[in-house]
Amino acid sequence: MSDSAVSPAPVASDFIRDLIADDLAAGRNEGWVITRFPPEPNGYLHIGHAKSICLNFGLALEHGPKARCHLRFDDTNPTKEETEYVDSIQEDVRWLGFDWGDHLYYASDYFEKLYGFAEQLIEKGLAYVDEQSAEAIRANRGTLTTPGVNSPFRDRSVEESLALFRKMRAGEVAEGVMILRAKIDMASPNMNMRDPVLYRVLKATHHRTGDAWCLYPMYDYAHPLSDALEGITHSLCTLEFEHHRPLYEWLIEHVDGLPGQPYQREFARLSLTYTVMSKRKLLRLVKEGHVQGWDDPRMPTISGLRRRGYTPASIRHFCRMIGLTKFNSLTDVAVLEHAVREDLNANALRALVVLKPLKVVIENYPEDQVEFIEAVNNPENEAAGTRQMPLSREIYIDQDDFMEVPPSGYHRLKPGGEVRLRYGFCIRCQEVVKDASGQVVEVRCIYDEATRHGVQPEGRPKVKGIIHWVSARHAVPVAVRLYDRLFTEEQPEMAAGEDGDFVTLINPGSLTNVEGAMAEPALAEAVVGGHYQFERLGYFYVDPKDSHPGKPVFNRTVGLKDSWAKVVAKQQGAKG
RNA sequence: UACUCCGUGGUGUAAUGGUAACACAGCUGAUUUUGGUUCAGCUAUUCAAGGUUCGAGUCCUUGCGGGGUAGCCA
Repeated sequence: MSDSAVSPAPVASDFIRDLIADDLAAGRNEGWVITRFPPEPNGYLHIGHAKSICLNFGLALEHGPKARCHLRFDDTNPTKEETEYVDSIQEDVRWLGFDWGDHLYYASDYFEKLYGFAEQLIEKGLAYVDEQSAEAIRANRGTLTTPGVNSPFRDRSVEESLALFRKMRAGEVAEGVMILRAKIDMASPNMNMRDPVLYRVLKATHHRTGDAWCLYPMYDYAHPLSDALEGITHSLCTLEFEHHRPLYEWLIEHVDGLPGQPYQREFARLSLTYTVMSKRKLLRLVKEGHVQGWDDPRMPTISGLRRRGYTPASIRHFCRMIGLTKFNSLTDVAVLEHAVREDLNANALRALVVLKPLKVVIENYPEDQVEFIEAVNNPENEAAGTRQMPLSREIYIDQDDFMEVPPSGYHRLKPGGEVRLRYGFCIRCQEVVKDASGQVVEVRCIYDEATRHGVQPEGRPKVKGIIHWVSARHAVPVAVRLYDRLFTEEQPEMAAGEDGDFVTLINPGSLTNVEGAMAEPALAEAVVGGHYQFERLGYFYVDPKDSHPGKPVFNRTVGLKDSWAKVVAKQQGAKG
């Protein structure tokens, strides 16, 4: 369907693209544009990462052939990283439709080179081994309003630092006893320039290098140098790294022998209404069982959106719609929903499914008769063709489509009222059958032969309501899950406040398991990964994990726009 | 009460010194065998005050508001 690779559709410009255009115009980097997407493999990717992925890989596509985008795992902290995450990240980037070709890298591939650069800095008198405790370092760093104090080890000799640094590498130094720091300026107004830590000792097993190292570079040190080693021209990251830029530039300037001269620019990360985006919070939702995993369809993770039924094209389109700036914005999730509706409206096959069945007996329809009715597979795409749907004397309609005492403006079935069965004829309600408790259990109707196959006899008043249905005898039971927003508040973190807890704001109705839904027979053969529009209900996706042959489970991706629901809500609001 | 980045409709973006545009959301109405889709229409003197200029959303100054920063995380 729409899962094909990215088309080189024109992208509106933004401050990053303008910058790159300037670089190209000035003949910098010999006309090359080389970007990278550098996740730490410590969690699953989310829609915010998709923004960065679309930017970095998009740039490479836009500037080909002298352009490319690397996938680099920023794996400099072995205590947090796992192979599981490495795998899922690759799967997600690929699923989004992007390809890094041969350019898959790991910061850990550069550990040896990075170590050499560190010795170089020590030899130049630009780095030193500090033996202060972590507490002392923190205390001596000063505060936002007061300058820091030089370490007593700051002016030790090059030889001494070098010897100590080698001991650190050799595993002769315990964690927390010594670190390597850059010698910059303890009085800098920028905290990151107050002799930042470059290396620390970590006696941990790394997911790739195992126990080969016990000395690990910090992000601030490894990132710019990794960029330079790969020949990255444009290092694009989010706003919280703004203050790291001077350090990035300091390293690029002071380390000799770098093959490239990258520069860093920052853009605002994505925030979406009614969800949380930080890895820490998403991890908590998973760990505490508020959701059923990283790929729970309510999660804003790529894997969650995929399982919800979002398409790669819709996510790419969304990323194009939201733009790129340095403004800390909050994007309405309705934009995301619009993107997927647009895609699915054009591409999803239609089907008739009754969520909460109410039996309707068509009294003047012969007992044993079955007829087949032609239904359009996709009104937006004639090539999708048509199908035959069985119709018989007893059918199911949705409980929402019948009301004994309807509000004004209600177009659906009511006592004495008439509706058209989608693709079929009109039926009129003759009688309502109730059980002992007064619950409506069956509706008895008669059909009008003159309206068969959509015929609208001249002079006959037009029926406003058209409802979906399935033949009771032919329908197949299917499992359906309806999803709503995960939180009740637009900004859960903010609404919870300083002392509050965002998990208390989880929407109790975020998941509804629908029991007893009945589908038109063709849906028994729905295959995993298929997208459908259940007419009048929304877009649904065949769940890849819980579906079995002949027993599909459908996840609702998003509902259809529902202007009648708005009217009802307004009426109820008016009543108080 | 440090440094730094950012303030354009309800929301997100565009306008690169020259008539404030687009999308989403909302509200009308038309079309429609999905209360869907589609189509048409409606909703802003750009945070404020000064300044530069023939002309400022855009440049300058100040103020106000918001974000970020004191990990041996990334």
